[in-house]
Amino acid sequence: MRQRMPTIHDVAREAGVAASTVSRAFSNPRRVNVHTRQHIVAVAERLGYRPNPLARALPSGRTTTIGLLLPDVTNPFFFGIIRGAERQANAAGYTLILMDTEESPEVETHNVERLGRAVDGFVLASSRQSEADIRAAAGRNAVVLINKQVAGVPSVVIDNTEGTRQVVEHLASLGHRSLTYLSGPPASWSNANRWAALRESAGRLGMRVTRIGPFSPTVSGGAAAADAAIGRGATAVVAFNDMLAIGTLRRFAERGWRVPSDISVVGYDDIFGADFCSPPLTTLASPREDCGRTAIDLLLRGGRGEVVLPSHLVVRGSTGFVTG
Amino acid sequence: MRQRMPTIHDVAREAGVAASTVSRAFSNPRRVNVHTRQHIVAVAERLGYRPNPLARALPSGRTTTIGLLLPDVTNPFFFGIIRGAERQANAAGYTLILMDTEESPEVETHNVERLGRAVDGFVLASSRQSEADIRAAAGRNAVVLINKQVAGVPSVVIDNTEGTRQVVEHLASLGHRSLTYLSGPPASWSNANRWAALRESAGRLGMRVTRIGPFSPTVSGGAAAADAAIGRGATAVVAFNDMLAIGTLRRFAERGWRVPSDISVVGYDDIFGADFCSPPLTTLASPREDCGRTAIDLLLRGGRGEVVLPSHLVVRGSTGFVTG
DNA sequence: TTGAAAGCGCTAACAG
DNA sequence: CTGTTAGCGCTTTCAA
Repeated sequence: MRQRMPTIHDVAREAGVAASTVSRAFSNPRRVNVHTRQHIVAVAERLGYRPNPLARALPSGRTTTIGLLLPDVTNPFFFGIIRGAERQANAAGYTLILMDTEESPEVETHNVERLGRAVDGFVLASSRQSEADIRAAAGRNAVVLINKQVAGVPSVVIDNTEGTRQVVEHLASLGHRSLTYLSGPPASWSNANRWAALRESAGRLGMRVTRIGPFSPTVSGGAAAADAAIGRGATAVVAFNDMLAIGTLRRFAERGWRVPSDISVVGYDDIFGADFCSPPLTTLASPREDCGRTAIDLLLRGGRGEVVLPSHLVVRGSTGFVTG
Repeated sequence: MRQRMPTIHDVAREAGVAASTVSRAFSNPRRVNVHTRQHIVAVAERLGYRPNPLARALPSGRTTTIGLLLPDVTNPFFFGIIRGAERQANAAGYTLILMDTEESPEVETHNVERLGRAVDGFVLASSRQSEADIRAAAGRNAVVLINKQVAGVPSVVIDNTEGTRQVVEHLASLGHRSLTYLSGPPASWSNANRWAALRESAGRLGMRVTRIGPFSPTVSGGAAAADAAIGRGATAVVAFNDMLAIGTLRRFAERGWRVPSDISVVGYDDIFGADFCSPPLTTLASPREDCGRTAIDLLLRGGRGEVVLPSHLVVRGSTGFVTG
């Protein structure tokens, strides 16, 4: 029942001009006489003409579309990134295609290959692909990485080094002498990065650090992590991210451990929920909307650098003085 | 520096066949001799050929792409819907374009018009458009609505009527005789629907109901709602959604009101966080992943009905007996 | 400033 | 089963 959509040719005929002129009137208005243009626009409006984005992209090669790939759309961590990217893309007249790779490197690689010609570029957030695959993708398309660095590929990451130092000093100032890191996905660049930063900062302050895991970076993963942490003797745990940290909070409560009097808990990211869980979570907050915005910006400007965005510690109720 | 991508013509020449045969080998493999096909595929592989989705869509009119529009990507309510839609779309070989309309009817209408030819159909979740605009969109594209009903347009909604009855009966069984509804966005179909269901159920049980608001359906909106609710005399509040409910929880605590002994709080949706806020929230849980899945399914099958998905009450710590 | 014409990469009849 | 031939709707030289 759907009627055929009018094309530039319909508009051209009706307006008494050539199709190419109609084309110009929309894609390059300044190369058309003001009056002709107004006339064309009026006719187009009357006919209900809408440019076909696909037909427009085919000869020009410009799709005005950007692909944003991430490992898990339901992870609150990515909300800010999505929103920042969305806003920046829209502001520049681009459409954002969002794709959930469900933590699978294969799915990610496959989609990057499949969509390569359908987008002007990709933003890969927390990419699970190998460096080789990322380089290959960057050879075919414009690519910007978020929270991962690969030599030669532009990226924007959230600072872990300095932020983690703040975390460790905060714990030290509360009297903690040892801490346990609850690690996240092995393929995660942030996970490796945070652990390295933790070792270094703790080492410098003479604190003992151990690592357990990996755990699924989810609330339910936190239960396993808490169980594993109990009996490790540490007075503080630093979780790979807030999801994991919130999960440990619940499990500690279930098992009768008091946070922070029995054990302190720190997370990363300051996601939705970190401020209203019980107790509210001490965490390293990251400027995620900025992150998404900057990535799109870099992509559209053809930037080449490695941007590092600062994070900052938010102290809430889950950390406290060592007692006993 | 980016090299020209090989096309079917390159593959055809290299394989010694016609371009149309290469085309068939990929889009309609069974209409090509097995050996020719294998040969073509091998050559294509060697050349690194990838079909161009745009070029493919132009003559056929099929884009294998679906647009999912929603008012706020950062609202946890939509996570499940996104994931369900994503999965179902991918399973059917479709790409999902996700678009955040930021609560603006204009942005929504504009994007529907702009992307009309670039997708095979739209899923409009919690659409903020007028019925007229939705009908217009449905005249041009395949459209499925989520959480909104418009005569003649297929939709999938989450049941409020029966679910709300459960909420009211739960409160009644705890001794509550009056409740206050904290309303959400005026343009929201669910908001109207929930309020209507609440009045009816409460009326039947002889409970007093009042409505205040509208409030922004966010955690910060909950603070305003809590302040407004205090002094209303109701022993229970039912919030438009969990975000709002969680916000009231915090505000009540700040003002020294105990939940549930001073006041009971109920939300809608059972979003991420509803189980670990303090106290954990009693809420009407909705099958959101199902919802997203069903909507895509309906769209792809060209279904015409109005699907209603059941919700169910989850009782947690935020509701209790009336005291005093 | 405008028109004519040649594609963009692919699909889809229509022959053979 | 395969090749030939038209386009899909638009952009983009190249002339006029």
